[in-house]
Amino acid sequence: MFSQSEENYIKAIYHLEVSPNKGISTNAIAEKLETKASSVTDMIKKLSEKELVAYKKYQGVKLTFHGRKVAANIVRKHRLWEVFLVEKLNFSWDEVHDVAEQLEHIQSPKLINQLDALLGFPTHDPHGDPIPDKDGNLNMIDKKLLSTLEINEIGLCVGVEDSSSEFLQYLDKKNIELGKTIKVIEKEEFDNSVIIEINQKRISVSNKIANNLYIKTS
Amino acid sequence: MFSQSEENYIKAIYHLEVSPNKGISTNAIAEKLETKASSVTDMIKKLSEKELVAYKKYQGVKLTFHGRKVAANIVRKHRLWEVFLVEKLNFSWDEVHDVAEQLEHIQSPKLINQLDALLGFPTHDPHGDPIPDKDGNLNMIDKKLLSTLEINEIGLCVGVEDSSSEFLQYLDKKNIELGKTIKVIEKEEFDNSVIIEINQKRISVSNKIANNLYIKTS
DNA sequence: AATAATTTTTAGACAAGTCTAAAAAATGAT
DNA sequence: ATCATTTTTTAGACTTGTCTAAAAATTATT
Ligand SMILES: [Mn+2]
Ligand SMILES: [Mn+2]
Ligand SMILES: [Mn+2]
Ligand SMILES: [Mn+2]
Repeated sequence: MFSQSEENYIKAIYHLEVSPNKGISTNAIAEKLETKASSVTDMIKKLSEKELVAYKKYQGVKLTFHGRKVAANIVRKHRLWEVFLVEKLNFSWDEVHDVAEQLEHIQSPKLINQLDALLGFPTHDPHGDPIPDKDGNLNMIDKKLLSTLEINEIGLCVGVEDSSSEFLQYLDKKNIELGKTIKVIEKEEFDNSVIIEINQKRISVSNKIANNLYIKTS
Repeated sequence: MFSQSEENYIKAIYHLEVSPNKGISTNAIAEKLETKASSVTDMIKKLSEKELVAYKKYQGVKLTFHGRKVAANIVRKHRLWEVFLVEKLNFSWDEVHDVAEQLEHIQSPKLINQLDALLGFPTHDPHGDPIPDKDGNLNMIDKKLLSTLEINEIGLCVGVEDSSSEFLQYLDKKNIELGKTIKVIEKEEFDNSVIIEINQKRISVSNKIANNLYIKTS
């Protein structure tokens, strides 16, 4: 249907569209895909030709309805594969992304439907990100960054903003896992670090951590 | 490591090398990959450059030791994925090949090792073909085509020569499955069809079937 | 051994995807 | 409003993998 490159571009644009706002800039796409702006312009023209994006010179780019469906399906596959790798093949959450980046391009509706069933129709991937359904709908849960919580607020770890190996391994080392309960004990004005209670212990986490960990307050 | 195209060529040559015999002809590769002879010549030069094949103009091509290892690993991945699709995702044996053709190109040694473990270290794929181990060794079982059996010989269905959907679905319809016992009752000289006993019933199978079904006689 | 048929290679072209360098447009600062 | 900076697009080139048509080499036939 679409080439691997085309799919990667579509997905990048999808992830850059936080709300149905302005067009996405050529540079933003280039940065996300670690490519050059000129290459992005070239590809955008092709995607526009195929009506996956709406594009007017110098005005950035937006996904069409169809483009958004295509993107959601790629994201669906990516996240289902990540769940598979963790649940069935004993990968840890910091190892799955690169492999999923390849697996997301496999074309077989039956494969992905059966995988979904094998995994028990999961709603979120190992990093807490929602898995789009067959129609591309995803149910966002209401979560906030740890850094935005008030003192004494209690919540559940439900996701990460940064999915880099380094960050995930750091969380592992600190025994911070999705599903665990966190309470904010103290917020340090000086460096914006936060003292939290988790695993019946009090630990201090830097602002960088607090800015990349999502909490669901009930 | 290698491109998808390069991998497909290497695998095709591997499959065409029945015994360590003559070099494989350009035309044979072209036919197997449904491409043109000129394209094959081009690619062969690249593979030769990378020392995956030994090539002398007009003399055909042979895998090097290294090339054979690379090929066996691709075949290993292909067959393990086929087992996965059948055992874990409820695919039937006639549906797996095309998806495996894509999955075989995923690069991740951990993925394939864990998959192997999840499946219980299978030795054969759903069509009865042996799965190479990590070093590329495969244990061939001693099997013969049904058409070569004598009257009253008894054996186990262990593989198919032709893996086309059409043939596999035909076997399904006739209730012929790998693992079942077959006895040759009669061989018809006229059209080379064979009357066999399977599932406690006697049925006649055409020469075309008998030439594509492998039997292991104990 | 000479000629005919077949196979293989070469030459030249094309599409996809990428890059660098330069031109054009948009944005920001005085 | 003018000039400077940044962003985006264009122009031209390169790589990979493919193709068609023609040339060269091999193999088969008389
Ligand atoms: Mn991911
Ligand atoms: Mn990808
Ligand atoms: Mn197969
Ligand atoms: Mn393949």
